[in-house]
Amino acid sequence: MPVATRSAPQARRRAAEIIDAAAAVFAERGYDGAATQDIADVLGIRQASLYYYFPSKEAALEQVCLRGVEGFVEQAAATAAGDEPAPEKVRLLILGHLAPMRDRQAYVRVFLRDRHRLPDESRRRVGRVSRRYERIIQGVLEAGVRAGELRAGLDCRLATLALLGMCNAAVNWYGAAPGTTIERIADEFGRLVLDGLVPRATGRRRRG
Amino acid sequence: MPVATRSAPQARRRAAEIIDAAAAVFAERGYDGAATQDIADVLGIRQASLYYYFPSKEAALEQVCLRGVEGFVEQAAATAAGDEPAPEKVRLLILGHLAPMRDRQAYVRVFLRDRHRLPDESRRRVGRVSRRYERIIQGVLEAGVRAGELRAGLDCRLATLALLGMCNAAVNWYGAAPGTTIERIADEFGRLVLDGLVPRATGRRRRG
DNA sequence: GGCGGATTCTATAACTCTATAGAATTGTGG
DNA sequence: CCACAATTCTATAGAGTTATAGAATCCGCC
Repeated sequence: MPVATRSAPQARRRAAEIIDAAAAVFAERGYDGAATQDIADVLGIRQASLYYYFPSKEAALEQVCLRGVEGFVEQAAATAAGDEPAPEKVRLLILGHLAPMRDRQAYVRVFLRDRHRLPDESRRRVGRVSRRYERIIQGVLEAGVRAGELRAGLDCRLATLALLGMCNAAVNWYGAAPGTTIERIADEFGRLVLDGLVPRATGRRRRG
Repeated sequence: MPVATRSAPQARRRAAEIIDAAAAVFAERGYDGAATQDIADVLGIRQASLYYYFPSKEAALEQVCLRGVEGFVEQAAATAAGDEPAPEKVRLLILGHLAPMRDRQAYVRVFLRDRHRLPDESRRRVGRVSRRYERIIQGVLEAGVRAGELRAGLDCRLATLALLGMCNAAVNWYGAAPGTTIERIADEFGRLVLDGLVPRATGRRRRG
């Protein structure tokens, strides 16, 4: 029977503020380049006070990274399980991958850049999640090729890596060019990857 | 008239070894995560001895980053100035971008990951070089669209960022999958970006 | 209005890291 | 074989960082 002063929801909100600040600072300076002092400065509290919320800087990184990967696998699995044609699935995968960069850019950025600095066990854990995510995407491509909906002879492994690299890079410049929404980027990336740069023959024979 | 003990070429070779070691360590641990001690360990010398070769850790980063950008602009400019059709130019740009990842992977990786940690002046300098590089690539795409060799309505800015993101990501996994040569990757990436994932109509009408 | 847990603070130990000073060593050309 | 510059070493100053200990403050609730 806690005679709690602040309500549990308020406490959770405060904890989220702390991790938000950590994510912002890690995203800006990189995990190793950031000092816990920098996080405290953002929050206007003392450096030592942070340790009420996490037991170590590494633990803070872990929390940030966990929110950074959150949802990717679920979203991709749902898309893969759908019954749309493969090209549409690819469009959905791209949008699903880019959306978190709008909603929690700092978290995703830290995950992509600094997950290697995680302590061994959690690094292996997020490694497994990442690999699962990649396999889902690759699976969509492979099924598409088998169904004749995607180009025969495609190297699905390299295509998966290309797709992810293309999308992940957006975390570095999204927000810099205002007016470029995630939907717009997803749409353009989808056309790029599906249709290619070379014009399609529009009815008769193919270009030379 | 120096009564030099080691010859000038030998001295230059040694200096290159030092920077090689710095590049390798920075690539492995990240600039902020790496200690000068780690570089010394690779070389089998004492940490303080490094300061005979560079005046500060930042200066070492600068040397590494300079070799990391080296050649990109020149290669791209030469390709852009050629008289091949735009699709072929895109293939050449991709290959030209990937090749340094084979020949000096550590340098390129450090440049891509840690150039933000450079002191202000040199950061702005490499920033200008990067922007020039991007403009050259974007220029090739724009010219291709104007010539009707690339799809009309293409967002050349986003396509440039997509292309670079896709290629840059390779620095993170190239070498992990043995047997995947740079030429192979460049070829596959070229096909992906030019032809797209969706099969081309082979003679008659387009697929539904 | 004051009890008691939640939250933040002060102070500092312990460690790590960069960089400098100056001594020691190395190895080649004369 | 030795003089002397090039190279590496020892030793350490000095700054910055993480994390702990324990005191102080805050604030909803009885």
